[in-house]
Amino acid sequence: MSRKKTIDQAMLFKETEKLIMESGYSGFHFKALSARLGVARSTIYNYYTKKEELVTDYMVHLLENAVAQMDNVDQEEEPVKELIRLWSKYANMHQMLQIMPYIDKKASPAVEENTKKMFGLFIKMKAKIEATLKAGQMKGVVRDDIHMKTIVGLVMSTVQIPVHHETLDEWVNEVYQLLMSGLKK
Amino acid sequence: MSRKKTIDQAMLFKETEKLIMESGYSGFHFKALSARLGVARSTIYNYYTKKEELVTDYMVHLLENAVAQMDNVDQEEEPVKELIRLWSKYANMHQMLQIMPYIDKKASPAVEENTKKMFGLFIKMKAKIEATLKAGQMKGVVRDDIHMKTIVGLVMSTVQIPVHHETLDEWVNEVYQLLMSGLKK
Amino acid sequence: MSRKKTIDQAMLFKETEKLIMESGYSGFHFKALSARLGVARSTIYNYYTKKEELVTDYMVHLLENAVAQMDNVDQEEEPVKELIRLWSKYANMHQMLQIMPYIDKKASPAVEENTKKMFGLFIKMKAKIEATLKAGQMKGVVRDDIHMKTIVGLVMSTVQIPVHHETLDEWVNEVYQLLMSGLKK
Amino acid sequence: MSRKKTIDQAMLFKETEKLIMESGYSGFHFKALSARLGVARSTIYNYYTKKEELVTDYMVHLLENAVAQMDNVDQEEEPVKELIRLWSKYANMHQMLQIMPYIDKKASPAVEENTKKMFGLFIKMKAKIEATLKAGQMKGVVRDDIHMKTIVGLVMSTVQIPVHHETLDEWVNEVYQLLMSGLKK
DNA sequence: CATGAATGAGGCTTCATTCAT
DNA sequence: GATGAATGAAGCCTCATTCAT
Repeated sequence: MSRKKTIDQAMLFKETEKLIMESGYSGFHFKALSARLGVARSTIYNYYTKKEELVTDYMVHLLENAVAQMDNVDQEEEPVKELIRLWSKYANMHQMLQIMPYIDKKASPAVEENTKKMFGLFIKMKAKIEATLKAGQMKGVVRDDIHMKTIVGLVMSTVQIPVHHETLDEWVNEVYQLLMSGLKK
Repeated sequence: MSRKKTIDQAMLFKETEKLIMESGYSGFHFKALSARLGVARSTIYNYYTKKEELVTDYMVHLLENAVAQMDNVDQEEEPVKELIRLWSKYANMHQMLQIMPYIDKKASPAVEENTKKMFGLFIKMKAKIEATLKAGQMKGVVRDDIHMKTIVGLVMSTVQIPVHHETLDEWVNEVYQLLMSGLKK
Repeated sequence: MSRKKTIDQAMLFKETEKLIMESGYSGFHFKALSARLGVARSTIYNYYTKKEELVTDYMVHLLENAVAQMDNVDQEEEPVKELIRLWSKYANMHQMLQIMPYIDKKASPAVEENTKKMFGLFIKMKAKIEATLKAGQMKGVVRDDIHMKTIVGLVMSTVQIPVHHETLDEWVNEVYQLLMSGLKK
Repeated sequence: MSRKKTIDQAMLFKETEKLIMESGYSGFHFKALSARLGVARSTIYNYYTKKEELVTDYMVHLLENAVAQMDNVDQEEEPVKELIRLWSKYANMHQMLQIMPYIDKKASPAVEENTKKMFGLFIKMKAKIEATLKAGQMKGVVRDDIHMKTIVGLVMSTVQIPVHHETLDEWVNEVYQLLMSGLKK
């Protein structure tokens, strides 16, 4: 009744994420990954023949989820707040995106395609954020005297704010307030 | 006496920064570095025997400069704005700091010491930012109903906002306004 | 399942010994070793990740065998003679021990442990020789007017005497006689 | 009145010997040597353009001295004892000779010549020892029922016996006695 | 499919040696 | 002569990847 020495994509993705989060892209090897999965290194090659493929596949998957969720933001009462909440939930995604520049996009056609997909998804995501903010401007809730790109930039950068709060909701509330009314007293 | 030097520390630092900015820490090798400097790989070893030493030396240098400049922030009329300006100027520093986790701190005693120094400088820097914001609270210009850490976090995260402006000053102005009065109309 | 092994530890040990005997420790590289084994250099790293580990592993193995054999010396009629025979059989071991000072003991924990083991085995071996000689003294066959350490030293140094004899037995006989009754006519 | 940053051959030889004794041949570098001499590494190249030349020059020098001293052994009352004493005095020489196999004899013509010289001197030395022992046989003091080579071998191997004695003379006496009358009671 | 075995490519470092001043 | 600077050769090691079973 030996434990199945087999792996599925869910596990692959989970461990990929964990490994990259902990060790960065340079610390992400099939060696380390296989160790965590408890399989032989070569086994992973039955699923992915390029480590870039695995990574980019995972990232596409991540982005797709995020974009899907953002589609529902506008149904909420305070869309911007909801955006912040969602965004923070995908803090790992943000980190993952930072490793993009170091991935060899030419590694394989699949990687190239994934890269394009990601680029598209990222654009979509930004557009979504922008749309939400624009809607805010229409309703007169968001200022329009500042370049939209700057506003989007600030909103997106909030993901970096460390969480020293009891709950994520608390963090969201504080950041939202700060973001909306500014530092000024 | 001896032959003329073809490289010096200033060049080393400059190319180190450029290389890391372009290729990240995993793309930072003495091989690549020497190619850019137009010297043999082993030549660099006459200056630094560990790549970690070069990198951390550079980072210490960077942080020291930044901290030194921050000391003058309070003499300005709008210290927070000045902070933003300064902070943005050191956007590269911010990126450099992100590679810290991937540096082998035990590589050599010199590296260990540099790491400690950097940690100290970073603390100092955060303290400086906090002090500036606290002074703002005293003067009644900065709100005090939000955790200081969150405020500091937001200020520090602005470094990530991309610059799509004509001049840096424009960027600073926009970000400053946005930061101070918030998104709300 | 997997490919057939082309090398095993026995081969590794054999070639390690030969290489060190012929080229000394400074001539012992995985490069040279792999050439002799007819495999790629990196292949050896699948067995030993540090050359020090391979060498010390081999030396421990050698010493263990030698010590084990010495345990039976006393059952022989002329234990001292048997000692000489055995000792000479391990002439390579003697040479191997001479490289000890040049091995980086801190190369890895495994190396450190091996070093300790070897030290212990060496002590044991010396003690064994001493015990055999002491037994000789008890039986009145070995003189006791000279420091034991000097006697042990002389016995151990015989390993250096070159063999210009037809057979090893001849060598053993001559050396034994010489050792026992001295140069004097 | 700055200290002359100059070196002479005596210093070169002295430090060469010390360095090899402490670190073996693999630990003998011009880098380490120059550090000990307090000069630049390249300075040594004004004296010796090949490290093998320096080492073999030193060894020739050492052997020449030893051989010269052995020439006087026969004038002593107990020539064999004198031989032991002398031999022990040149324990370092013995160690130096052991590194011979690892020296690249083809490094330069000078090295090749030195190697030949050393070989000749070594032969001479062995012959000297043999002659002394033969003279002993003539006088009926040294046995002649054992191959001369074995006897010479034993005498030469005594250099390995560690010195745990108060004085060198004590060591010489013990070893001499042991050597002459053997282990037997 | 899973795997152990083998390997090449690439990065790290040290050191002997040469060169220009 | 003495020296600092530059360099190539050589050794160390890790990891992605391929292959045979």
